[in-house]
Amino acid sequence: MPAQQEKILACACELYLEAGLPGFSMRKLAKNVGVTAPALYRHYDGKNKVLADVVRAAYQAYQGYVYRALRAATPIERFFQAGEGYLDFALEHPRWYKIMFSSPERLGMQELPKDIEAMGWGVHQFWIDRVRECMQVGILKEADPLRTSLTMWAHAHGMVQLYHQGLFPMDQEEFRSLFEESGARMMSGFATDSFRTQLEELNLLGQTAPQA
Amino acid sequence: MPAQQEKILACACELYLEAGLPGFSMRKLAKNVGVTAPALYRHYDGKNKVLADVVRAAYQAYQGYVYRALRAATPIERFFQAGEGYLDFALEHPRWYKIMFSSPERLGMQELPKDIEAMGWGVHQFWIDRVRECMQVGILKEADPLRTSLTMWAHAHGMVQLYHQGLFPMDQEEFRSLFEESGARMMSGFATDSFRTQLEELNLLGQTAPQA
DNA sequence: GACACTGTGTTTACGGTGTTTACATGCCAG
DNA sequence: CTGGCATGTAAACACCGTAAACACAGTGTC
Repeated sequence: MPAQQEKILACACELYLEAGLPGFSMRKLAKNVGVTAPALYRHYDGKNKVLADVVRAAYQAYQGYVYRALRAATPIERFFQAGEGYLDFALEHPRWYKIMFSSPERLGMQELPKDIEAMGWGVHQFWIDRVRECMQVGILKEADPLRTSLTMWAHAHGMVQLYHQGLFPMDQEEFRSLFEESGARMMSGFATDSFRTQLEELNLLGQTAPQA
Repeated sequence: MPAQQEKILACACELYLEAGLPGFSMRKLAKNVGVTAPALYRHYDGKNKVLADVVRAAYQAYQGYVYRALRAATPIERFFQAGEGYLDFALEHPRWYKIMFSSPERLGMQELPKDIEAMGWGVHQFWIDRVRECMQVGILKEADPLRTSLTMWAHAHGMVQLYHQGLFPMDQEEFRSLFEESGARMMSGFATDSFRTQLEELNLLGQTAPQA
């Protein structure tokens, strides 16, 4: 990747992270780079292509938060550390999280580039692997890891989306514990009996919480 | 609500539904209404206010799909019919679904109007009620209905979002059965033993599905 | 050295956007 | 009839993405 293109991309990421998608324009980007807008077109074939590279950078940032969990020793540690990394990423970089899971329409494209689509599937594949190894060591009940991890991912993604939209009137710390508790509640259906007992001992299932 | 404002809103909904958020402009809206753009400002204080009313209309459409479930006789029927209505709405009107759960930033606002926020909480409250009455008749285990329904809602919302983003390479029918199966899997953790047996008999839990 | 080519920038321009201002028109109450 | 009000218009401003034409510096070749 040529140096000037890299510089443009770096400025583009910075601009997107501080101004969001509606505040992202080629003219502002050009000013940040130190050139005029049409010059950007020497290096990028339009705004969409710049944004596509910002999405790729978002996936890279995501991977930095989640893949470090692979250094843990056991499947269950890898699973929980990855979950923590997922939540950290979603809370510390909401704009990066949002652009990763933006529909093509929102980015002004008809279809996502194939390699970005593949990155989305990669996120899923990672969780399939975590779930599979948890099944192998008897923490989760034997089942289809693909479908089980999909259920878990959808839950986590939905929680984050609803929080980002402002539907939970609470601060980050409260949401964090809500997220963990909700995840544990959901997982109690997939967990083996012995692991479910562990979850209950962590007081994460909230079986005796007050009525709303 | 004055007649002309109503006409503008109707055209705005139509325009949004067929062109999406990026294709929605005050000038196009004005042309559809049969007027020039500045005339819209006599009735609406800017694009944001129009969009806010489109969001309100989206919530109304949502309610039409989900509230009819309240006519069913038993809590369990109300729960499942509401779930079906939720999915129908999400699949038949993806743009309405998307704008309901768009972050304020995407709509060009800093904060959502209070009444729209309240509509979001209303969606949650509806599910709290469904879950509570299922607990009362012994279909779901006794627990905090607020938190239990939140877990369920987040799961449903996450599934829909990931599907809308194109992360599931499948058609609507396949997704529909995936959604139901995933919901049943998640609910198996909240269900009483007798109800879980029912779910298993419906072959919804996919315990013996193939590996990925 | 002269030349052409290539890479990279610029200026200018076109059509689109949200929105404001100033002006016109029609209608209705006093 | 007339003033005021509701409602439209045209013109303008400041942005936006992007295309076309032009400028210039570096490089390789004859």
